[in-house]
Amino acid sequence: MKRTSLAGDSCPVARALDVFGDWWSLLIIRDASLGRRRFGEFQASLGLAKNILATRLRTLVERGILKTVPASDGSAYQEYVLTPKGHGIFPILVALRQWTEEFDEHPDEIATIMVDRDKGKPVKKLALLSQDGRVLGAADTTLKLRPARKAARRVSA
Amino acid sequence: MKRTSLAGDSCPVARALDVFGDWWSLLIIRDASLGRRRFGEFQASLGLAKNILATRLRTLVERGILKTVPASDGSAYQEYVLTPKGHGIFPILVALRQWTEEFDEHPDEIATIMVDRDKGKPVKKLALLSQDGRVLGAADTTLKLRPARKAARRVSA
DNA sequence: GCATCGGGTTTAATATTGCAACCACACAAG
DNA sequence: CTTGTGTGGTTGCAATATTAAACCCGATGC
Repeated sequence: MKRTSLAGDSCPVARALDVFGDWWSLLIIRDASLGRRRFGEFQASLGLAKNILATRLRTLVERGILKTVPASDGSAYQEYVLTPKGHGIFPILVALRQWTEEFDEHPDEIATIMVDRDKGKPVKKLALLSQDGRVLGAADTTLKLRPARKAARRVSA
Repeated sequence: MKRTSLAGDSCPVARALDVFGDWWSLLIIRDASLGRRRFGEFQASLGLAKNILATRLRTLVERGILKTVPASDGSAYQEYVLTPKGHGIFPILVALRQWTEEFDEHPDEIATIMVDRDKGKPVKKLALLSQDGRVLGAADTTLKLRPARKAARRVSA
């Protein structure tokens, strides 16, 4: 079955999904961005099998999303923290959150809202802006071929 | 294996992933937002097995992301188009795209850039703003419990 | 009416997930 | 120093999902 890899795809969406598009990775990253760092914390929070957590953490480290730091509090164990590349995923988490807030069938089951830490007020919706500041919807955008210096493998959009 | 469902989770990120967080759904949605509508178009573009495409399309329809429209051009076949709920996923696709643009190891393999349809200029990066217009990073936000009218099932973040 | 195409379903092989049991090490107590 | 316990995994096996390939069937096409 071989879980067809998207790594060589030329579509940036596919490339991102290839890195953390599986069932658990984004949840691990979410937890990490909430400050969880220890194997046990992730396991307790997510309720996933330990072997799966172990492999997910390993591949996220390999891919530069997480890094292990040798200690933190006294004990000589290691912890997992986000790299800059991992922190860069934050907008994606926000986008997912906001989609649920807007479209979920049972919004009453959503436990938390994201607020501005200073003021404690809800954040605004992510908006896509053009260079001159207009708000863009999907229909207002197009894809253009990159000036491209090297060939890319697959040519889907 | 049973692919533990996240449907009852109280975290909005998990709830979103429960709907379209599997290996193919987001790519199908991406294709749909690029205007692909026919089974064969998706299959050719994604190169996935037809049975999987069939089940994915079916569940995406069930979940209100896609709907089938009876025709379009002459033939009496059906097509798949995004619902408003499906169009709402667009910012997530943009976020994924921008993450790859910023952090991918081989940016030269990225084929396309997203531009403003009017001016043809690249769009700006998605920004998270506070009510008073400041740009917020992950560290500038917190989660707050919702005023909550009904209980939610699990209490992870 | 015969072939072909689009749009799937069925089948069998293979890979991944999940659970539970097991293991190794660190640290603490006796 | 020997036992005990918690953390952080690894290993095996059964359950399930993915995949490719073969098959199906109603619409077109000719």
